[in-house]
Amino acid sequence: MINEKYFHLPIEMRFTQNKIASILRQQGYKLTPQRRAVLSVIALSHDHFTPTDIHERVHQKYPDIGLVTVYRTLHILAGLGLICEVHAGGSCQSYVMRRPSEHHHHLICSDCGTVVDFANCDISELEQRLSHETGFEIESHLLEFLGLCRNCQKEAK
Amino acid sequence: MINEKYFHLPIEMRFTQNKIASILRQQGYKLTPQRRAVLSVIALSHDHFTPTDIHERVHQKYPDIGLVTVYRTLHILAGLGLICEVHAGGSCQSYVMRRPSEHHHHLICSDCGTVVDFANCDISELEQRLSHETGFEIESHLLEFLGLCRNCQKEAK
DNA sequence: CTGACTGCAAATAGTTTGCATGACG
DNA sequence: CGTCATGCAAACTATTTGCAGTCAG
Repeated sequence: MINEKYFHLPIEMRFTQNKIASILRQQGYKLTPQRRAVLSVIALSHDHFTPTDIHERVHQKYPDIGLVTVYRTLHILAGLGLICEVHAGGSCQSYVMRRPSEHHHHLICSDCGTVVDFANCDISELEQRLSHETGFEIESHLLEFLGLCRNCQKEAK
Repeated sequence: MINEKYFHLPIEMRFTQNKIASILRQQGYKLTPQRRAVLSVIALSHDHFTPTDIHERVHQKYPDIGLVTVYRTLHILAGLGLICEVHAGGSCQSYVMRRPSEHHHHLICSDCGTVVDFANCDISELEQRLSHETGFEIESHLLEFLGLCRNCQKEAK
């Protein structure tokens, strides 16, 4: 089930391509070859990507796919909460695969783009303090870390 | 003048229009009426704004200003660290005035857009834990809270 | 079969650049 | 006065929409 170890996610802790496919079908969406192609690229990647990124990668295996279809597929997936946005990495229109857990955040390599999730951010104390001090009724938060992953540290040396 | 009703930040904790003006001049930028107009709008606002927002507001007082000039002015200000980006509020090209403190984050009203800064986010413990567990060399982080400010809570009822 | 999906083209939105004119310091 | 800034127009990039043909279920 949902992880106790929050990092170095084993594959089974992410949505598989098949899992996503069945969710799509459940929701009444059709499973076209184009959508399959997009899914396979997304499900296998560990970094974040823009619509154009996806399109380029898919295009290699499936030359006829249109960028528009990629946009539409990403909208559907985002709407179902199967992928989510990344901000800190530069472009604000990047997405990553979402882990099947509820609340989580991202740790992003500023060099290679790899994204690692983590769950127990534990900032409720801060949240309460802020709420008390400002009178805000806090609904949600956005937390991302930016840094160099182990590999990119090595290469930098 | 700036209203204190809604916010808890004392005025002296924000850059004043004059302060920004003198920084600009120090850096070798010229102080044109257009830039003054943009500055006055930004310095008086407590919410976040897109380039278009600024342009519309400035346009009322200074009808001849072009959108392009607003873009260029915002780039300069962002480059000097006098304004900074906001993400959680929707658009990713929104800016807010920056407080003259080093490290800080934002608390954003999802209804009216008001932005309140806070400084002591104190997540170094989390950062260390993440760094240890993932091997990342963490460089920076992005933290924003989204919620309803006191006024918008009242109006909602 | 039939409604949903695709791809194209065109529309829309957001942002940047080139260049002649104008104005700050 | 020289240089930098402005405003216009146009170029670019990113994203959305309309529509006719196509295909998954």
